[in-house]
Amino acid sequence: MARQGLTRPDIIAAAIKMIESEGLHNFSLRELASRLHIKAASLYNHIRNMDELYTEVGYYAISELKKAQLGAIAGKRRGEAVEALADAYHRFGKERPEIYKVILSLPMVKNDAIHRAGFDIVEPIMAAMADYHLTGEQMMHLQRIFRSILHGFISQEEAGCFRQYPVDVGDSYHMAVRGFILLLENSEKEAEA
Amino acid sequence: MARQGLTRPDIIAAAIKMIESEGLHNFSLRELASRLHIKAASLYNHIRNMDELYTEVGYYAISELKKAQLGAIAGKRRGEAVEALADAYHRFGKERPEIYKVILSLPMVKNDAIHRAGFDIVEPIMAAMADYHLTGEQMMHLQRIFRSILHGFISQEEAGCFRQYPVDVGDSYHMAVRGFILLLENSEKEAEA
DNA sequence: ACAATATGCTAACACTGTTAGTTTTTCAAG
DNA sequence: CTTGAAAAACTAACAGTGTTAGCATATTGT
Repeated sequence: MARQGLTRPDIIAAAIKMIESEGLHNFSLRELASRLHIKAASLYNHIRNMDELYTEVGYYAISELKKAQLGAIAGKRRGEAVEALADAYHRFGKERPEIYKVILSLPMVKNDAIHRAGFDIVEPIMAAMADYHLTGEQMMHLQRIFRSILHGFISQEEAGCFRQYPVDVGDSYHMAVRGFILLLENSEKEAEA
Repeated sequence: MARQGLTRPDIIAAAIKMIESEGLHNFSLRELASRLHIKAASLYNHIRNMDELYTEVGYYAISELKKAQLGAIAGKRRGEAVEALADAYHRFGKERPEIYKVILSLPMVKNDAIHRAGFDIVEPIMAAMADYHLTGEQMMHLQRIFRSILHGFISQEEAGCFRQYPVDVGDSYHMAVRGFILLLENSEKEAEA
């Protein structure tokens, strides 16, 4: 068969495309190979296994999310920056739900590189909080809390857990973010006291 | 083969046991059948398919979680009740992580009964907030926010996302809960104004 | 006692990820 | 140029998955 010279990045790009269009649930190596006009076994010339491929897709997803967040907070400070970051995060989760899910399934595989990638998630959050006068310890806690709110909200919204009541989901989200800003201001006072 | 007269509840109970001991990831119908001294195909005399079995396990998990939460807030009021509920939720997620995961994967399957079960999750939260003077609309928003914090925190902790910094994860959790209580008190003031 | 129902079986299908071993193409070095 | 190594693809197979169809047998109700 006339070979087409596929490379590792080609496979990763195709995997991303397939996951986004067909859903993470319907992803399979055989179908991916078929789309590349290749047999499934041939994929193993470029990737070690499926987990590694997922991990690679996850790196892409994290970098995309980071880019969106940093772009959103550019030139903004304090509450404005925090709200912009939250909005960007929310938009990413809603517009690219399948890719977002890959990030979540990522840390299952214990890996050093993933640990490093974790900082790419934290970095924009730290940047958004930078203009608050907080201790290092406070920032570590608050960063976890903010991530919990963002991720918890989006994953439950995505799963359809918020359809029970007739109040707007976007309003709930903004109320949550404003609540976090309240906590930021409160922590600031505690730090100064 | 001498039949043993298995019933649907038997299968569900065995599935719960297997998921808790072997992990949701390692669950399979063939292994489940083997533990019941039965062939996999025979399971289909009692359940329609695997999704239905997961759903049934999910109902059990939700009722267990609800029981733990209601027990925790019994006789407590306001902030004390909210903290007790959060602790119970956290304990459930840490002590029974596999069963907890089933709850999360539940709403993927669109189903009326699941929609009803959703209220079993909301009920204890509403009860814990009952002594705050809030409008109905506020409670709907705040219940979503509280669930986001609880779920977001536990799922990220479970996934190992909180190992990046040397501050105690339990401290972060309590800070998050106290932050939510702050938002509750703030909302109360807004409602009275 | 007989019919109906419930419980179980075997065999098979269509998938999945993955490995081993083999062929073919490409490309670089002598 | 040719030769040899590396890269990219193949076929065939294995062990596993959920699921269905069709058949056998045991229990239960009439």
